[in-house]
Amino acid sequence: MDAIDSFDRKLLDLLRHDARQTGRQLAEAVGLSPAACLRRVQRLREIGAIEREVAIISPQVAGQTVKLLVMLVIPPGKPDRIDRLRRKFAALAQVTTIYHVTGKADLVLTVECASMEAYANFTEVHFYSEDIASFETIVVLRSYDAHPEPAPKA
Amino acid sequence: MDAIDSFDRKLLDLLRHDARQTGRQLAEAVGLSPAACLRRVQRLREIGAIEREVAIISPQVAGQTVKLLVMLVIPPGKPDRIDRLRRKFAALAQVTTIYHVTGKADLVLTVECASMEAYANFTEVHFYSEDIASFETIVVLRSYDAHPEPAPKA
DNA sequence: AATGAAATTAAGTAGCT
DNA sequence: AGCTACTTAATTTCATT
Repeated sequence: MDAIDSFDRKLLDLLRHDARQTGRQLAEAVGLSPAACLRRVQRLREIGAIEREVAIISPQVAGQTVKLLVMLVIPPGKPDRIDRLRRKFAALAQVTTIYHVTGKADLVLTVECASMEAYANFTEVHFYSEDIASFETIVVLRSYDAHPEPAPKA
Repeated sequence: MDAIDSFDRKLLDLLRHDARQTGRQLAEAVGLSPAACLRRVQRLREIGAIEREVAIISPQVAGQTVKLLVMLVIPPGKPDRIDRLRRKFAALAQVTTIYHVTGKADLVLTVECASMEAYANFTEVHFYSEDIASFETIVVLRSYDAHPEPAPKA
């Protein structure tokens, strides 16, 4: 019912880079009719292979010019402590991604703020609490999205 | 010429979550006519406020089930060394993001592989070279996208 | 079962007030 | 900006393999 064939893979790979392509463009690229392509795309959305389609907003316009990686150490406690924190951080506008990780840190956040001062405020409000044992900030000078080609499966 | 007003901000915020909304839906949400909304969206694309629109593919389907953060230390050398490495990594299918950062590490990569063994291979091929002084791998147990609401600007 | 071609419906675009 | 007409794309139907 939810098998993915090579046409589907091709479509996913195209839409991953540009979700605004028309049925005709997709048809051209994969070698099927426009109708068949769009039928497949719809199915891929239904079965969750395509989770969602989003617009990438320029960080400048979004007013978030400073990006940081924050490694958080959470003090030992109830097992759901990390999940509670995760939910708390997910609700903050400045937090763009949350990684639950192994190693010295427990959570790694990517944070975007309007300025370093805004980030300083952010840390004071959110990291100086009983829930956070320690944190380390890594300033991102530049970030790049990688755009993988058809994927030479490792 | 490229001023962003509050209607534009609202549109960006809507499309950031779901880029497949129709003019009518946008109109309903922001309080303008469908045509006006789409005109604005088109302009936002032209001025680069909307960088692009992409489909988010389920990691399972993409066949990349293991996610890692890699902190790379680059030996001192020509100033363009980091940029050369950045470009090299950007071309790899397993690398999804590249951060050029301050601190102990110089580059932080997010890497996605089909398995841990695949990642082991990946490190052998790409990190055991003269260009990499050392690296540290952080295994991501779970990752979450944060979905900021209208943004309580910090 | 899924495709392609044609017909229908809906969306996006352009012109005018 | 809004409204309306025009154009293009998406969706559905249907005959075909």
